Parts: sequence; structure tokens; C-alpha cells
Amino acid sequence: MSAVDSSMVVHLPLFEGLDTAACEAILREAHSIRVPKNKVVFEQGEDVHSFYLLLHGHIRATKMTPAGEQVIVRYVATGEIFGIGQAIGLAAYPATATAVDDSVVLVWPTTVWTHLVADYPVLAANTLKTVGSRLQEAHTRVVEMSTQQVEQRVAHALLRLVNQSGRKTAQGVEIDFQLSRQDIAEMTGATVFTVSRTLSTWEQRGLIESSRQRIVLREPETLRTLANAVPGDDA
Amino acid sequence: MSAVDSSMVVHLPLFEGLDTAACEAILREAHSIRVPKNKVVFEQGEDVHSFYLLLHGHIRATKMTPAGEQVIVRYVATGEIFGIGQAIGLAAYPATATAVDDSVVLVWPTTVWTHLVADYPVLAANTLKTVGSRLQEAHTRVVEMSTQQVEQRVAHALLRLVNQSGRKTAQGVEIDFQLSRQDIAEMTGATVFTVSRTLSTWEQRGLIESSRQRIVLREPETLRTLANAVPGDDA
DNA sequence: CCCCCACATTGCGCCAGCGCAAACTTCCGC
DNA sequence: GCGGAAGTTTGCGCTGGCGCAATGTGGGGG
Repeated sequence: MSAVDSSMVVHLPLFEGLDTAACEAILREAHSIRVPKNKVVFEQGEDVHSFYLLLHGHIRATKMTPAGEQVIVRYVATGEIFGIGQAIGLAAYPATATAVDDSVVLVWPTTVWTHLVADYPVLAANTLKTVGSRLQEAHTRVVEMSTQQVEQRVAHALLRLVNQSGRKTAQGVEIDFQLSRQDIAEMTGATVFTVSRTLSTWEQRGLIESSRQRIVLREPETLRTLANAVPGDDA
Repeated sequence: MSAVDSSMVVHLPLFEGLDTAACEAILREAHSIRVPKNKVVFEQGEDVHSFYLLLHGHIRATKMTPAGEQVIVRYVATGEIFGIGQAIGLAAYPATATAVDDSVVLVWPTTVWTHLVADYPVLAANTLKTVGSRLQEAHTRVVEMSTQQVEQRVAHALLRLVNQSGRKTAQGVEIDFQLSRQDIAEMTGATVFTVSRTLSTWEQRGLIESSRQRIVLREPETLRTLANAVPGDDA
């Protein structure tokens, strides 16, 4: 569809080890689509049909439990791949992907992707690295959920988002997409109420500044200390 | 070191798509080692130096938190690969691997493995599939930890272990390695006490049969129902 | 064979965080 | 600019599960 300049993407992890020519060949096989805010890219359970690369915007990956509760598995940042079910041999998407912002996404149909991986084996290697680091991240989260209190988990969640999608402002670092208390709750396994209380306390202490769907970390370092604090250790 | 018959391993996911000859070539590059019970194969933080395949026994992968709490990330079953840090581009092992049983392990030094992956690209593809399914598993666990109560998490943990390493007996399905209450606690993010109470209740109800480090599921189906039950739904 | 130690159980007190209801605020569409 | 919906806050009661201490118990090494 629309043309994508290879200079925008060659530096991404996915294309590491590929020259500009190869990169362009691969891009020619993709089409880019605009995904308006709140639009679903693919749904949990849907047959795997495409492989995606986020060019612009933010995507949220969520899983719905049988009991109907939603959990946010991950926020996809610009430059990251997602919907990689086929690369890891899945028939159906294990989660739902929704645009948080108006976003732009590169799409490769699975059949095309299969050929590309055959032609450029380094794509598989790069994907493996990405999946590996996500596995790391997921394990870290399991450890967090196992050992930490809600306050620390919320701190970690915000710090992760800021590292991924932080924007420096006069007051501190701002998370540059809309993020509700509910979203934070779904990332941390807490309730909206507890999250709200936690943020209120932090705001009173001057650690953060927040309004509806918007959060600015004024003292990320203090927050980091808080995140790694040992529960019964407030000396 | 000792000879490993390729017929023992050709059917494993790691070797899918490889013929017997290739398989044998790959095996020739490995050496097998015996790991006695409780011996550590590699430690969290240690430089990545090898790639492993478990031939016999059971391995436990644990992560230690800065606060000194241990979390069991995974039990490795016979035929599975582990210590795959290098495949996903890590410099240091993210977890500690300990033998739960006397075990036998195939070892490839990373340098050798790099060559093998270059010669047999399908190895990378197979590894990607494995890592992918582990990512799935980890995400499932995050969802569990976010939404379920301890009782349900324990039920899930036991069912997973039984699927992986269950042995049918007269009374039901037995988990065929030593598993303490502490171990279950570290898998589920609960305390030994709560786990003990939960198992006691189940034993009274006839769902399980347990003694020191040993657990038999008498009614896995009932347990499965329990695992998927909605918390406030005891009609 | 026996002793000891590691594992397991149980009781009790306590609190982090949930659930719910109600009030408040900000944004958006008409 | 007004009304409603969506998001947020706060109070209050309650409870699942933790922390600790004390007491069983079974199995392996000397």
C-alpha cells in the first residue's frame, strides 16, 4: 500500500544483520495500514493470518480469562513486532491486540512471511531474540506477582512504561499515551481502587503528577527505590 | 562422552525435521553428563557457556529475588531443552538450574551450538517454537497470578506437573518426583502454610493423597473443575 | 535400629487489599 | 453550553492469606 522508507526500519532489531536491499525487498511484501484508536487489530482466538510490525502509535495486548476478567499482557511500543503467533507455531492468536492511539502498522500475511523467513533466515534468528526477551520479561513479571505487594508492582509497571514510551517534560517523564487506573490495575493484578489510592499517596508525596488517563513521573528514581524495597523494611 | 543412541532423541521437538544422519552429527558434538540429585547445573548470573537437553530425570529452574525470595520458574521434563540463554542472546543465565532427581543431561558448548545452528537452521526454528510455547505458558501464569486465588493456582500447578511428569498408579496419577509444600509455594506465590492447609482440605475430600514430598491426584477432573472455578461462585 | 533433622501441620492474630456504594470530576457529543 | 457517560476518588466493612510459634511425623544416615 503506502510506501515505507527502509531508512525508518533498518535499525530495528527485526532487521538486524540485513542490508538495505534485503530490507527493501522485505518491506515490499508488506502493506501498511492505519489503525484508529480503540480499533482491534486481531482478536484472541482468531485464526493466525498475519505478522505485524508497529510503525507508529501504541498497541495493547490483552487476554480475557474464562471468568471474563481482562489482563493486559503487554504494551507494544513503536518498532516492535507483535502478532507473532505463526512464528511460534500457533493456530490462533492467544491475545487481543487493540490500538491505544491512532497507529500505523506493517502487515505481512503468514504465507508471505513463511517465504521471507525461508529467504532470510536471519529474520527467524531476530524473532527468536525478541521472543526470548519477552520470555524474560514475562518471567520477571511472574516473580514480581509472586513476591511483591501491589504498591511495588504498580511502581514497576509505571517505570516499565516510562522506559518504553516516556516523553520528557518540564515536570518529569510522562507516559505518552492514555492510561487509565483500570489499565494499571489490569497490568498489576490489583483493583482500580487500590491503584487509585496508591497513586493518590504518591501524588501527595510529590512523586508523580496525574490527571485523567495521564501520568507524569516527577521522581522516577524515588519510585525505583520504592519498587525494589523489601516489604517489611521501612526503616 | 558416553554414546547416546539417536533413536532416543530423533522424535523430540528439537530435532523435528532432521533426518537420522543429521541428528547423529549433532549428537556427536554433545557430551552427556550425569547430574546427581540436588546438584546445580548452572547458576543465575553465571556466564552463558552451554546449551542443554534433559535426557533423563528432572530439573528445576529457579529465580532468586533481590530480597532473597526464591521463585520456581519452571520444571524441566525429560526431552526438553533448557539453559537456552545463548539462543536468545543473553550473556548470563537468568535462573538457576538444579537437578531434582539424579539426571542425565546432554551438553553443547555455546561455540559448538553456534556452528550447529548455522549448519542446521531448522534447529533455530525448533528452538523458536519451544521458546514461543514457554512464552505462552508464562503469560498464562501471569494471568493466573493476576486473577486467581491461591487454591486455584495450586490446583493449576499440580495439574501442570501431572501432565508433564505424571505416572499412573492404582490410586490415581502421581507426580513422579519429590515435591515439597515449599516447592508448591514457590511455584504459586503462596506460603507453605496456605499450601499445606489447601492440600489437607483436598485430602480430606478424597481429591488427593499425599505424604512427605509425594502427591497423588485421585480425582484430577474434580481438581480441574476447581482450578477453573470462578471465585465467588460456590453454588 | 534409633535418633535427629528436615518437612509438615495447626492455631491464632493481624492486615493488605478487595468489594461495594456513593460522590465527585472531566471530557465529549449534541 | 449543557447533559450524560466515563473515569476517579473515598469511606467502610470484610476476608483471604500471611506471619509466627509450637507441635507433629517420617525417613535416611550413622
